[in-house]
Amino acid sequence: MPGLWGNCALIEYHPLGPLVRRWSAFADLSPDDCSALLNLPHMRKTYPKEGYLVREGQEAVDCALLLSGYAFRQKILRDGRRQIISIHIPTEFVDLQNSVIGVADHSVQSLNHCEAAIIPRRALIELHEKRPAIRMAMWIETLIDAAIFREWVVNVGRRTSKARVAHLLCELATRLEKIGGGQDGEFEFPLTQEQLADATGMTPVHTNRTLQALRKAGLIQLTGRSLKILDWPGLREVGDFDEMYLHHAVSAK
Amino acid sequence: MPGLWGNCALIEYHPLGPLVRRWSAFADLSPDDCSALLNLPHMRKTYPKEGYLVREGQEAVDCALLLSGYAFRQKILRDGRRQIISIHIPTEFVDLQNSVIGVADHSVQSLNHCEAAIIPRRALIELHEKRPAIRMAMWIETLIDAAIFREWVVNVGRRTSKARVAHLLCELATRLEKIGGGQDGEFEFPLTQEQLADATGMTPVHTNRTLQALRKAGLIQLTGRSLKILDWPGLREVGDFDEMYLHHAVSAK
DNA sequence: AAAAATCGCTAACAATTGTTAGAGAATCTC
DNA sequence: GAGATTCTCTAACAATTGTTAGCGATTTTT
Repeated sequence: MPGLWGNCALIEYHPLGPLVRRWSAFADLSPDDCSALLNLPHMRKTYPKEGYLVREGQEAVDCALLLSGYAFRQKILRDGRRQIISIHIPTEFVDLQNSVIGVADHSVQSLNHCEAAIIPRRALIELHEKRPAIRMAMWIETLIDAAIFREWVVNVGRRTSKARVAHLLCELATRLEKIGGGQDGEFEFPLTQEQLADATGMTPVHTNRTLQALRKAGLIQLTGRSLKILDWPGLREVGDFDEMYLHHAVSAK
Repeated sequence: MPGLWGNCALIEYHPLGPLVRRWSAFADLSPDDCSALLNLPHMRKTYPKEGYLVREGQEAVDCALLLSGYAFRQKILRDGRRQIISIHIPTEFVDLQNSVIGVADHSVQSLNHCEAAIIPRRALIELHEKRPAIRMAMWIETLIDAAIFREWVVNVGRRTSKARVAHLLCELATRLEKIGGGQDGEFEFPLTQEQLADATGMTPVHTNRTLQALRKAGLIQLTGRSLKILDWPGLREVGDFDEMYLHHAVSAK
């Protein structure tokens, strides 16, 4: 739909275009808001696999918006074990939170080779202060992040191993679908089984067993680094998945 | 320190006084901001044990600030099991998040008999729009909530049963200490073992076993509805507790 | 293209955690 | 204060999940 974003004619080709599109769904951005977003100073940066987008203990001076590739948020225990807390996909800010709280209490790393737009923290704070609609979009973005964290507490706390894995796959696929990732229900899935284990609070061996079970049940196809959901209703059922918490329909308009 | 909050002379006796005190630590509230907070329209409401402060699926028309007693946030699975996602203590908002997203994706219930100030959603949104310092305080409050959710993902996902329980006790005691709850390291602790189990992702039986172990190790005293931490360094150690994530020193001043 | 490293997978066994059931203690209600 | 209810605690047993180790397969590096 050309023209939908007023004078933001270049939105299709602008690296921050996806952000504008995403936030337009949350709040009623004026043409001015749109250009303010598109004019945000930023630097493109690429990260190798496992590169740090945010490092625990580090002060946040800028903020990363994922343009391509996936990233994950993690905390490390004193004994070296880790828990992955969320997975991030393109068009998402990876650390809006830290830009305010200041020093990061956890790390964010790239999952595969990825690219991000690095935006100075000050520029974002300025938009937050001066532009109510953008502020609202940031607020909603943050609240949705929190809703996802809550659902993850439930996932690792109370679901069976099969349900945990199924739920994670449902969530990721649903979010990817929203941004138009993948085709014919087939998505890039760069998590190793070890990472999937750290995200679901299980061991790699048990994660493998669980994946086998989901495959045997004809629910998924997971080969190489790509995932295809063969039986959506079945996977939803097994994973106790109800996408309400993703608040995909939320808007402050 | 009388006079610290400018013309908010009645802060000591005002039901919203604790909120002003709490948020003063987050942002530089002007005397005007303080009185705007104290003048928020509100209704005091008491809840019996297990009363609903927020009900899943319900649209948020107002917002509860806990004045006394504890509350907990929970989600129920389709098979009836539940996960408790956080515990709330006096001076905390129980659902700032829902006031924006609109419809609640989970419930909040009182843990014991408790009292709350019910504030119309509109009044809060107005303050959010017009008062930058208050807006900042709300933002920080929300981000700290999210940081706690993240830590809970780690807790139920990757810690051993002893560590899970120890961590939860450390967190609660630390937060209570901050607001001056309890005396001589002894706190009101109204969670049943079943609720503690639902908060740590374990069964009630195993929760009991775990508590016995913590007692035998001389770390805690838990009788009736009161908790005393006998060995702080020990409990921290067992619970892998590092209070950084509570961001008790954060401020936007 | 060969070598090295990582990753997926399996098996046997061990440890942790869950299940079911019931008795005693504490608390609440009338 | 007696009765009812809820809560704590224990035990025996079952199920799930973790551990260790190793072999192919795949991918990456040189």
